[in-house]
Amino acid sequence: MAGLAPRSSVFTFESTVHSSQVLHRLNEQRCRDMLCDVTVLVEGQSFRAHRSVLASCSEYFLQKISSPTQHGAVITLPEEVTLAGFEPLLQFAYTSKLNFGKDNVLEIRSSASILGFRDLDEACFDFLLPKFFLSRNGSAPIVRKTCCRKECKRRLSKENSATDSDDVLLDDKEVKPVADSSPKRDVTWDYNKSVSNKMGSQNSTRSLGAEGKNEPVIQGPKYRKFQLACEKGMFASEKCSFNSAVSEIRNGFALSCLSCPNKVHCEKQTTVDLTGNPNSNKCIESKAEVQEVAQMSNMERAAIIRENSRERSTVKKETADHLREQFRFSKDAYQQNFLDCEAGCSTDACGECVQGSSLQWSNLASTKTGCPFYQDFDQMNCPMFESEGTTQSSVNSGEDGDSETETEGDSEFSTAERVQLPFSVDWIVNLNRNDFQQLLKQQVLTQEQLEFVQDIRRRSKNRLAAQRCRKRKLDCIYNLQCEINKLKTEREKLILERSRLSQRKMETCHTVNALCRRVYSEANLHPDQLQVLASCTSSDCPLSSLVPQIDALLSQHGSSLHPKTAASQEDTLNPHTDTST
DNA sequence: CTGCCGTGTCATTAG
DNA sequence: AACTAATGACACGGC
Repeated sequence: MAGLAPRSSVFTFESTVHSSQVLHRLNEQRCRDMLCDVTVLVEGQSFRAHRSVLASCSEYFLQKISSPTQHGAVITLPEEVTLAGFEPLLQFAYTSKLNFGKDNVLEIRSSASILGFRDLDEACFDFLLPKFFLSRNGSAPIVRKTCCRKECKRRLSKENSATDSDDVLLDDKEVKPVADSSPKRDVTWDYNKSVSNKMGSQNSTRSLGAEGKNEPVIQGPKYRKFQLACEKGMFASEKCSFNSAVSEIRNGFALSCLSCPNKVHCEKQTTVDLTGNPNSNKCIESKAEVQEVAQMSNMERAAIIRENSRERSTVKKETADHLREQFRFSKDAYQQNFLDCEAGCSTDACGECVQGSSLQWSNLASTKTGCPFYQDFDQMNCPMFESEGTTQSSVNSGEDGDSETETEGDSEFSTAERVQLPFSVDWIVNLNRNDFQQLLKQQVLTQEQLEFVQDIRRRSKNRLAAQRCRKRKLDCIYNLQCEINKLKTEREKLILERSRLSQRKMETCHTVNALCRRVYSEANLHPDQLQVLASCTSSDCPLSSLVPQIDALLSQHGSSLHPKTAASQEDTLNPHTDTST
C-alpha cells in the first residue's frame, strides 16, 4: 500500500506486504529445501533452514552461526530444547505465527527462552498459560508470586528427583530471558515436569491441574494477565498504537489444529472456518476441550486464528468494525466444528493430527507493521486503528456476537472479502471532509466500496463522537460533584461561622447587661436615664432580662419604652436584687 | 441469575 | 442538500 504524503511533491512508496511476502517466499524455499544452508538437529530430528533467517530470529543461532568456531552446516540444539518446543518456533521464524496448544506451550516457551527467540513477547504466554492450565475450579495455579517461587521450586525439585531423569525442571539459571521479552514482573512461571514432558494436551492439563492442588492459588482476577499485558503496553504501547485493536481482537478467536506436522518440512496449518463453515481440516481432541475454549472470554478470544495461506491473502481491505464482524462466531460453531472434525478429520493428507486444539497467537510484541491479530490487515491499512479517541479502554466492549449474529457476521465477512480499497483505511477516518471527498473523487470505487467506505467513516466518527460525548458527561458529573463538595464545604464553614458569631453575641450580650446593671446599681439612675439605657439594648439581649424592674419602673413613669423591652412592665424595679458586680 | 458498567451502533436533531 | 457533531436509546459482553 502506498503511503504517500498528501500535499507534497515527494512521494514514497512503501509496501506493507513486501516483508511478509519475502518471509513467505523464504518459507516456501525452506519447504522445498531451496537455498537452505543449515541443518538444525533437535532430538534426532533435522530441520533445514536458512542461516540468515535463524540468525535474525534467535540470539542463539546468531551466536552459533557467527561464531568462527561454531559455524557449520549442522547445528545441534541443546538438550533442553525439545522437538515440540522448537518446531513451532521454526515455523514462527518463517511465518510470524506461533501455533501452540496446551501440550507444547511450555516447551515452546522454554525453547524460546533458551534460544533467545526475538519478537516473542512473553506476555502472550503469560496471558494464555493460566487459561491452559487453570483447573475448572480455579485452584490449579500456574502463576505464583515471586515469594512462592523458592518453596515451589524446592518442592518440585524433590518431586523431580524421584521421577524420570528426562523430566526437566528449569530454574532461573536454565531459563534465559527471551531477547525481546518484556521485563519480568512479580509473576513467574515454574516449569512443571508434567508439562515439559511430551504428553497429550488433556493429560498434561489434568496432570498439572492435579498437581496444582497443592500449589498456591493463582493471583489476581480472572483477566489480570490481560490487564497486566495492557499495562505493559503489549498492545498499544508496543509502537503499534492500534488503539482500537484491543477492542477488536477480542472478537476474533477460533480453534485450529496443526494438521500436518511434517517433520523437517513445513507445516501446513489448517484452520477452523471462523464463520462456522467447517470445511477445513481440523482435529480437536475432545468436546470438553472445545467447550472449554468456547467458554473462554472475549479476552481470550484475542488469540485469533486467521487464514494462513498467503496465496489467498489478496489485499483484504478491512477495518476493525468489519473485522469484528468477520470473526463473530458462536459456541455452536465450535461445537459444529468439533462435530465435523470428529466425523471427518481423523487424519489429513499428512496422516497426522496434532493432539489437542491449538491457539494461534499472533506476535504481540511486534511493531506497527506487525499488528497483533491483524497482520493481514496491517499489510494494508492497519493505521486505521490509530484513530484518535479509540482507546485501549475499549477492551471490554461487547461486540463478540454469539450464535444469533452468525448470519450477519458471515455477510460482513463476505463483504470484507470483496471490498478492496486502493487507499489507506485510516484516511477514511482521519481525513477532513474536503480531503476525503477529494480522495473519493480520485479513486474509482464501486458502489459497494463507496458504501463500505462511507459506512466505515460514519461509524468511526460516530464512535469517536460517542466517546467524546461520554467523556463530557463524565466531566460534567465530575464537575457537579466538585461543585457539590465545594458547596458542602462552604455550608459547613458558614455554619461554623454562625455558631461562632452566636457565641460571641451571647458573650457580648452578657457583657453589655453586666455593664448596664452596674450602671443602674451604682449610679442610681433617674427613670428617664433608665429609658435611654433600655433603648440602647437589643431585643436579643434586653436589659430587662437582667434588670426586670426596669420596665415596671419605666411604665410607672408613663414612658414609652423601647418596644423590645415593653414586655415586663409589671415588674417592679428593685435595684437591691441586682446581683451584678 | 441479576444489576451495573463500558462500549459500539443507530436514529435523531441541530448547526 | 450534504455533512458533521452531539446525544439519547439500545444491545451486548464482562464483571
